[in-house]
This record gives sequence, C-alpha cells and structure tokens, in this order.
Amino acid sequence: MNKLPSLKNLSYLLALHQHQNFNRAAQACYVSQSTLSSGIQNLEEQLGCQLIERDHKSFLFTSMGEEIVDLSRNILTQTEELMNHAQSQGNIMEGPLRLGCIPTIGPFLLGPLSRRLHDDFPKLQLQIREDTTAHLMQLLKNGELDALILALPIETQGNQSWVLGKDPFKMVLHPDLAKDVGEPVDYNKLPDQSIFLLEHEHCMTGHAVTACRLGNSRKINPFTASSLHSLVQMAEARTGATFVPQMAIDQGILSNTELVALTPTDGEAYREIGLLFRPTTSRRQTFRKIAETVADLLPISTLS
Amino acid sequence: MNKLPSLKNLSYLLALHQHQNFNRAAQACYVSQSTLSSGIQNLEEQLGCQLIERDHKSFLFTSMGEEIVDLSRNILTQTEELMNHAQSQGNIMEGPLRLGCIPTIGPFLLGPLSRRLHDDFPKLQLQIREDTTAHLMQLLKNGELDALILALPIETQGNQSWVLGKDPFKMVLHPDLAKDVGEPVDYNKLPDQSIFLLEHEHCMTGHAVTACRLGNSRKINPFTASSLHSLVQMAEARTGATFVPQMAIDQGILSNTELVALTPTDGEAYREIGLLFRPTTSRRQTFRKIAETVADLLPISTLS
DNA sequence: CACTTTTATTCGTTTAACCGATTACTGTGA
DNA sequence: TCACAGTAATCGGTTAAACGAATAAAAGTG
Repeated sequence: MNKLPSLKNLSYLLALHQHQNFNRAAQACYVSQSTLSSGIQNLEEQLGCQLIERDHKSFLFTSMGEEIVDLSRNILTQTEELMNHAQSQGNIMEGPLRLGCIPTIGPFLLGPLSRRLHDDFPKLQLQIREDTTAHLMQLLKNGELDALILALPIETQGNQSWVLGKDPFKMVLHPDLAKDVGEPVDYNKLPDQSIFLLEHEHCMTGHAVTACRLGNSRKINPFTASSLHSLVQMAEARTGATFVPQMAIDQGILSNTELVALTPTDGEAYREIGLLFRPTTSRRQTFRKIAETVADLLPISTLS
Repeated sequence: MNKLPSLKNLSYLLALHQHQNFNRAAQACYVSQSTLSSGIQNLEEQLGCQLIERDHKSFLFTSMGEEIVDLSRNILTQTEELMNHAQSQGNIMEGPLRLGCIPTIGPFLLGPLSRRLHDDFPKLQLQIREDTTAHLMQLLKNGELDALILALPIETQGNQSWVLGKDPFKMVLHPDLAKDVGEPVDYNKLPDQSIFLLEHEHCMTGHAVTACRLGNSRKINPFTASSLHSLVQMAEARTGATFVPQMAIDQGILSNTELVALTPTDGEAYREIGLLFRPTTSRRQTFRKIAETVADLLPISTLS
C-alpha cells in the first residue's frame, strides 16, 4: 500500500497555485514560508513527479501540477463538506451555506428568501455573493461557493442543476409609448432605438432577446444600463421601453414611476430560474430544501 | 481555519467499518491496534462528534459515523486516483484499471478486448472481475472497481453511464423445432415449456423477455441455467429453444452443436451494452478510450 | 554595488505518531 | 465458579516528522 499524501500539503499546493508566490501562500495558510516550501517538495517526492518547475527567482506549475491542483481542489472541497457535516451534527439545515446569485435576481429574491430561511432554519448561516454568471461559476468550481441561483439556460460545465420555476418577462414602457403598441406588444409600432437593454455581461439581455424573439432589431438602443434599476430609469427619462422580469415588478421596481408593464409577445416570454451545484457535493438534501423555498417564492414554480 | 483531518485516520475509519473489529482493521492497515484506536479517537475529537458508540466489549457505528464513512470513501477513492494519475505521469492509458463485467458479456468480450487493449496501450494493467450487476455496483461504489461493462437499461444509482452499442438477441433452437416456427420466430408454434432461460440473478433474462415481448408465457420452462454455455447445452439436450446474444454466437458458442439461430421477432430485439463509472471519477478520458475500443468490438456500435 | 524580493536550506525545538505492554472488561467453557 | 480467550482503551518511551527562525543563494532594481 502506497503512502497517502497529506491534505495539508495538498492545501499548500492549492494556496501556492492561487497566490503564485510562496510567501503569500504561506501567510494564507498561517505557516512559515519554509514549511510550505518543504511541504510542496514533500508532496512531489510522495507523488513521484514534478509539480512545479523552479527557477531561482520564480516558478511555474507543470501541466501535471495543474492537473493535480484540479484533483486536489475536489478532494479538499469534499473534505470541508465532511467537516461541516460533522460539525453541524448531521442537521442538514445548519452551519454556513455560501450562495451565489446574479444581479438580475438577487435584489428581488434574496430579501424574502433570507427572511424565510431564517424563520424556517434559524441555524442556517446564509452567505450571499452577487456576481455575474461566469464569475460565480468560477467560484463554484473553486469551492468558494456551495450553490448558485441563476437564470437558465446556461452551459452548466459539468455542474448539476435543478429548474426551480419560471419568471415571465414584461415589457415596460413609458406611458407615451404604451398607448400605441397594443398587448401583446407589437414591436413594429415602437420608434427606432427606443428599447433599452442591460450590458452584455448580464445574461438577462440574451435571455430576454431570445424569449421575446427580438433578434438584432433596429428598435434596440445602443446605450446599455448596468442594473435593472438604472434600466427602468432610462426607460422613464428617455421615453423608452425595456424588459423587466416579473419578480422585479412584484418587488416594486416600478413604484414611483409612471411606466406601464405589458405582455411582450403572444408566446411564452420567460426565463427559467435554476439552482446549480457541484455534482460531487454531499449536500443535495440541503439544496433540495433551499430549492423548495426558492421555488415557492417565484412567480411560477415548476420544481417537481 | 479549521484543522483538516488526516486521510490516514479516515482510512482507519473505513477499515474499521469494513472489518467491524479493531484488531483486524489494524492489521489490514499495517498498524498496531493502539494506533488505530487512537487514530479514530483523534478523528472524533477533530470532527467534534461521536462516530462510534463504544461498549466495553464491542462497538457500533453511529448514524453520523456511517455518513462520515460514506463521505470518506469518496475522498479516499479520489485521492487514490490522484496518486495513480501522478504515478502514471499523466499518461491516461497507463497503470491499473479495474474493470467489472457481467457473465453474459465477459466470456465473449473480454478476450478480444484485453488483446486489443494490450496491443494499443501496453502499459495499461487491466484487471477483470466477473460478477452480477448488483454485486459489481457495490464494488464500484466502494472504490474497489473503476468501471463496469453492463447490459442496459439498469438503475444507475447515481453513476454515470455511456451507451456503447447494441447486441441483438437471437433465438437458438433445436433443429427439430426450427423447421416449424418460421423467421421471425412465431412463439405460438413452439411446444409449451420449450424455452429455457437463465437464472433470475442474470439481468439478461429480464432483458431478453422484455425485448422479445415474451411476458409470462407458458412456453417458458421453469428450469433455469446458470450460464449461457449450460443454457445452450440444455436447449440441445432437451429439444428446446433459448435466447443467446449475438456476441456469444460470434464467439462460437454454437460451434459443435446442431442448434439453429433465428431472428426472434420482427421488431428490434436487442440489449444495449454500456460503460458505467462514478460521476466523481477523474479518469473520464481513460474510460472514453476504453469505451471506443469496446464499442468497436460490439455487433452494432452506437457510441457517439 | 547596495538593496529588495524571491525560493531553498539548515538546524534546533516541539509536536504527534507509533508500538509494545498493560489494563479493564466481557463472554465462554471446563 | 474460575480460568481463559478476545475485545478495546490506556500508558510510557522511542522515533519520526512538522515547524519556525535564521540564513543562503540567486536575480532584478535603482
């Protein structure tokens, strides 16, 4: 039987990969630089292969080193889940839960969600991170987040996902425009460049354009907004139109405005809301409870 | 930051779970009983929860202990994969590969397969285990096997599977029966109790009955065979009929018999052959190569 | 050429891993 | 009832490993 590498050394390797510097990595691990250095050498010896190419001034991870980092990340993430599981005494709704959410969902869901979770599971320590889909996926992979609430469809990159429900898109218009377009809205009756959208970083732009079959319409204004709130303000200030998800309207994003919300097409114009997590997770039961709670807060729940 | 448990202690816990006895577990780990005992205590202290209930004479795993065992098994399996990966220097077709296979596939596939694998990947050390589907699944879960070659469809129990190809069922008859039944075979023209099948442990029985729409026919003889070879002998000795997969016929199971192979129904009568592995594996690329090699040896390959 | 920044190495100390022996307890069979 | 085998926990001493402080070695910087 071969000797097992120590998790400590694997975590040293991970820290080194993250910081690309022995000193900073050692600090992050609360050990001395010499400890980390020898830990890595130790690991290389145990595994019988070179993980980093050393230069007296600097170093570089070998391709094998990168692969070992990826494998180690999984192992350490699962070990942390094991420790959390043990420390919460098997109560699945206890301890920290690090949840990621995109900015076109977060402000309209997380308030009610955290209230409900706090009522139902008071020992659950919810930690929220709001960021773009791409960045959240990275954090999920690195084990810095446990699960994500996203708008689907997206490329899941090997993660597992549950569809929680539907969130219809509404077309929100300045009252001067609303009287001409009918319902469902006939886009042709809108002036050119009157539709405002979010920046491309937000996946909602793509979802809305697809769901409402808008294509590369000349109706779209080249200026983009960086949040739903500013999007609404642009539509009001510049006599324009835009798409806003139902959940944002339900949370009062249109109060104190004169904007009108109409159905955009006669078809099904909506985005799906899903929960995403690593397939290796040991917390499926916890996520199931979260999924049920979220689905219950959505305009249309489709969780089976 | 919390202190990480040592993999060694986790493996002690696993050994104890397997042997249900401190002495034998310690022997299996090549350490003394006191070492294993204190290792487990150490682990309990680190995790902050009781894993086994001790009685002066014996002990029992707590439910938390069982859960930790399951999580640890995953972690250790992945660590072993990491070590193997490192030791084979990143060459994915190198080192040991422990493959499980059911008895209605193994004798007709593994010969050509191991020959091909040995030619194409001489450093791959193929280890074969032949057993029932249920038992193989258990070994896969425990990390004692890396992948399984099975007949589908089955309940994958959280494992990932690839469909490799189709293996048609042929009806094999004694020549005295063959002249009356036509082709595709009309089962009604067979005498009662003239069809022999395998024992129920073999999933092929169910697959054949389903694929050939045989139901609970009176044509089926209540005696069962324990292997395809004895099944063929029964059909010949007792003037009967049975189902044999194409791959077995291709490998000459009917040579030295007078039996006749006919098409059983006008529909599609076949079983699918699939490769099954843990979703947490790090050896997908290796399995892909194996899958391609196996698919190439099947009567009909459907691997995409 | 001094000075900073970087990783590797050395060395003495502390920690913990480990084994063998022993203890404490239980059930069994004479 | 008592000796005995079998079990897990505990104790003491030895050995190995982990660790940090200090230093070395190399290289870029001003």
